[in-house]
Amino acid sequence: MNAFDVLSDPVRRRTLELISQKEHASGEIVKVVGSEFGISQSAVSQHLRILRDTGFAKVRKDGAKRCYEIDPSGFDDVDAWLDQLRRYWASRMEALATEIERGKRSAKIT
Amino acid sequence: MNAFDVLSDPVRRRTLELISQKEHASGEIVKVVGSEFGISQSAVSQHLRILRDTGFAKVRKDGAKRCYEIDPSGFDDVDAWLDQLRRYWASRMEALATEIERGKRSAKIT
DNA sequence: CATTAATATTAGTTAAAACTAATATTAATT
DNA sequence: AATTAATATTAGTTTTAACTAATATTAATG
Repeated sequence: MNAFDVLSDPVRRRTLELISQKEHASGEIVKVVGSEFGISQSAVSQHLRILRDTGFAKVRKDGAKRCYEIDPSGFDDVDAWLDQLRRYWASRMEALATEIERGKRSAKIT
Repeated sequence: MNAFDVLSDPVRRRTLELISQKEHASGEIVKVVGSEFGISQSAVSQHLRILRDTGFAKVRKDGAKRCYEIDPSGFDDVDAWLDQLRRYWASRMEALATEIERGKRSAKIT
């Protein structure tokens, strides 16, 4: 599953919000997110797996508990794609500005 | 449809890449993206509608042609969410740095 | 004004992802 | 060692989004 697919799910986004603030055990995430969205422990656990597998979350064992915290590396692809796109349209904006500038000059001449 | 759902589709991402570089008529997008992904004119057109409806693309009529260009406003929600998340974990990083710093000092004292 | 060109829309089908229910695993506790 | 607690996994079902085929709309052209 690709990074954008990961972020397209509201349960996963909410989970990322939680674990970006501080580490949370799986059970805590199930309580908060599970009740907010009305979904089962199994469902939340499956989302956690996806977050792990795609580099959005790191896990630490604490006895039987699994503590999740955010892993910024998952966002790399998203950031790169967004930046690339912005470079494209930024250069178009510049080209447009140049064009307008040229227009102004020839207007003055005429 | 929310902004993340919009970006989760590869056809729409490719389309955004195209129209971020320069304006493209619907037919051009159908040719390029349609053939790259092996999908019909209808399919591409449906994606274009989504990009319009969600503020990712602006349209200009040129006779029977419809010229699409990127609309940066669609990205606002995505940017805001990503920034918020980064603020969260950045402040955690700072807290951690402070903690480490304190550790260093008390180590020196002891 | 009939025809062609360019694009959009609609209805129905297919495919993919999310969910539940049940079960398995892993670690702590008695 | 058996039991309980915490979490993960699997199989099967439901839901949602993407697609095709067909048709409608809009504008240009002979």
